[in-house]
Amino acid sequence: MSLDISEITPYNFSVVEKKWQKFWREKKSFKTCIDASKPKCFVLEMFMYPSGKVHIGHVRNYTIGDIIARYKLANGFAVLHPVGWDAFGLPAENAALKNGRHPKEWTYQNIQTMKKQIESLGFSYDWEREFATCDEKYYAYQQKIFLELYKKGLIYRKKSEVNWDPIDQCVLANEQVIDGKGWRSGAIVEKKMLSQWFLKITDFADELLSEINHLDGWPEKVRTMQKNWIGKSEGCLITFKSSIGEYIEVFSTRPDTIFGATFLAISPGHPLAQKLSKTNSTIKSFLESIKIGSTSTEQIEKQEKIGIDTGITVDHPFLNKKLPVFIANFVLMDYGTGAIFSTPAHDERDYEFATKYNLPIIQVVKSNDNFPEKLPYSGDGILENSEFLNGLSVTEAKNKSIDKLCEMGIGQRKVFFKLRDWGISRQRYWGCPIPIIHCEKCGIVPLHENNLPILLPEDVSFDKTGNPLDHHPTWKHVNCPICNSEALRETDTLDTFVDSSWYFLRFCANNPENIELLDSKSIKQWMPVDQYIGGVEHAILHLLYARFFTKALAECGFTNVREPFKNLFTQGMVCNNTYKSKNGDWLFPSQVRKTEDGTYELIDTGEKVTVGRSEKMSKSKKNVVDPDEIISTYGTDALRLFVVSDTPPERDFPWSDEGLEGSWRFINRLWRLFVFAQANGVCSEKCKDVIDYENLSDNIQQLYKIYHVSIKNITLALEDRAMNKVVAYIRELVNCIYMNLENIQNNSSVFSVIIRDLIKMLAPISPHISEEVWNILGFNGLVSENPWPKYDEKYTIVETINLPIQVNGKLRGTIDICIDEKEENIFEKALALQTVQNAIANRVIRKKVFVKGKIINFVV
RNA sequence: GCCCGUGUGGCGGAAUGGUAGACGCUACAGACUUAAAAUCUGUUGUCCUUUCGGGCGUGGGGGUUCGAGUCCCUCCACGGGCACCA
Repeated sequence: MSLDISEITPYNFSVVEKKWQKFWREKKSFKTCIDASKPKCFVLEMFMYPSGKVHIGHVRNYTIGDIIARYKLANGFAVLHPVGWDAFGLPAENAALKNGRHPKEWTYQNIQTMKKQIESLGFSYDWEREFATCDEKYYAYQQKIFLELYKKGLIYRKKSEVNWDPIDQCVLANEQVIDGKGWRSGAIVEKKMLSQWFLKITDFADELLSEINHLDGWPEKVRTMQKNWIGKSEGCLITFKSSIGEYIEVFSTRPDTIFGATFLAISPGHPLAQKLSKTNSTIKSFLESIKIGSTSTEQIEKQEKIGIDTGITVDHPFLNKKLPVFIANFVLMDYGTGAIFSTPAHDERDYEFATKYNLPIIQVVKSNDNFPEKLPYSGDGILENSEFLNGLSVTEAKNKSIDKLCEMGIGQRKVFFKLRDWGISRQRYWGCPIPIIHCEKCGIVPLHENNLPILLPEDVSFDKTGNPLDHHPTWKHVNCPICNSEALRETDTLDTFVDSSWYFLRFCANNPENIELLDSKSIKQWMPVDQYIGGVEHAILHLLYARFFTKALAECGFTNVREPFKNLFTQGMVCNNTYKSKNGDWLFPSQVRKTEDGTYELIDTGEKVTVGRSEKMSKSKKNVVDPDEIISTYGTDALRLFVVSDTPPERDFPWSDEGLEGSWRFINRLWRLFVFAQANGVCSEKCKDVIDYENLSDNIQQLYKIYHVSIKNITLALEDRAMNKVVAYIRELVNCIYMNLENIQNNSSVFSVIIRDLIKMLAPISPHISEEVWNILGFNGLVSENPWPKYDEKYTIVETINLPIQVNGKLRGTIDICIDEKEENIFEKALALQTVQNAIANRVIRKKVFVKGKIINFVV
């Protein structure tokens, strides 16, 4: 039977894709398999904020996750691959303000829309475990967790200076302030004193830091970022006695340089500075002058170093010498003790300050090489001018100086962290209520577990600024559970990052109806997450909080894991070209066309258009594409294939309409191949795994070997998560089959085996077409339920190769040889090449290099 | 300033120290077609050469090696993170 492959009816993706999505949904094909005899694999993509519509970035993120989940399933793992919604948060309230819709309604409506979109992408989720963090059941349990953490002393309330976002009217955590601006609103953050709830993340600073070293399944970049954020520094607290009798405590990581100290500097916020300003008008006006213009963090950083001599001196601990005390603007109050001793010779900031105020600079560390150092010098070296420290290395001197200071009773070893406790209060409605009562008599009263949940009132109004919970007429008025007198509910809600700090534990619950949401047996079965996938923008915020929360919950006995994510994969952003009109407005790519001379113009008017660089797709830059539109034009399979083609998944992905069309063409090329195969007798019954290899024709033998090599390459690439290579190898195999169509169509058993495994390997990426042809060709069950193909190493061994021949390291030709051919024969053949002879040009061969199966090189 | 990361055709990117450019996009050509589209088959780093073949090529410079995109030193460019953290 023969069939012209070009005549085959085009693939009707929209019917096929809908058909299988319906089938998977109705048959619950991807319900989690709770089989203890199988190795488990928890595949999780960072869950979605229901902002309204799915964008291409989501598609890429979830496609990568889905490929891994489906691949693991085919490899015999019990896979947990859940889906959910990070549903509390400000945008819901902003939408409420803007168009008068209730945040709850807005959120659940968005979830519904986006769920439909997600389903149209054919992901292998266990939908039975789906939940949203704004579901009453979820946040009720979160309140229980809050109370447990409170009991454990991991939550406390403190009045402190906080980051206040004037647009969102809300407090932000340090992690949520980026370049002095709110991470969401972009408003310049102000400082404000407020009573706030804090989580004691600093209790875990050491563990959070040291465990990073064991997270070898994480990108190095993210590990470094977390280390820097935690910012551990080891050093010494030193007490100096001042001329007015008071003691000043400073922190230093370089106590070895104490003999080079020439002054002390204290922060303008230091208690001593504050005290002096009350009696000394010069100091007072100095402190006032530096306050001006110091509202934003950015400005502070660029400020010139200035200070004022207090007239006070302190005694040097080892020398009979007085050091002046300055108030200096570059000393921060909220790090260390707010006071430092300054060694200008070995610290850049001290050097700058000392130069400006003509303070002495004494070098006490000499670098190991003999070049004179350019000061300030902060590198390693040998101590000098330092009495008992002379001749020691920096490390030795650090220890010895600290020991000595301790002995004298004025020193103390000390570790400081940059990491601050996590402020979790938010003055907003759409979040998890904090289960606390404020009573005038009894103070802070945590609710009893039996009084949970505290549900959000639905009848709220957003017409006043500030927190709607606070203006609600009745909600906050309660009686104190202890003394029964009138009391007030806490009206702050929890930061949404709390919601996302334990959702993965909730996904573990094998019985989601169970009130005991943190079921330790289920958690033990599934945690940690074997593969977590998400954007690198969460490197610090979410990933650090989630690590901390997991540890805190373990501490409270909820779980047995201390690290939530074993392997982390951070995918790149989807980027697209940007276009701007003459007057600087962004333009949609659809408004622009390329002209013959390679420039771009507006389709409507022909006006010239500036092409910007490729940037992350965003609505504001108008360089977005709509997944729904693409799915209806090219199909989900083509889209899924495209977003993992060409570019390694960890890198930014350049969108191109041509590339997408190429993927669509490939899906059709596959379809034609499958239909052709069916017409030529390919079917389930013809698949025999024992092939009479020796009696195959040369062409078929070659194809059969390529097929084994393909399985090997594709499998290894998938293990490496190099989806772009997976696609390349699949295309290579398909190209080879196409080239051998005439030969292979007469051998339906080999053809069947190759087609069967091609479908299996395609299935994780483009599952719909795979499922369809699997069904058409009569294979058993679903392709996703079938095991991953295996390759036989013996067919991947190369027997004959095209051996490159070099002369002096330059390629001069190749010879076809059998891999086991004798060395002397190979040399003979190589030397017989005219090109090799020309290159040797009668010179003497000084050396012959032969690497079996690799190369020959003649050195002349 | 400090710490990471990345530099390969017109573009996205392949390449255990061993034939640089797999696979794709773009472009061009041929076949099919009345024609176009689609499809199938080629070509596509660059320069010299009718051919055979040869020169130059992985950001720049140096080094190790029979042999370097890959290893070492150094410089440059771009991207990201942190940034008076004592």
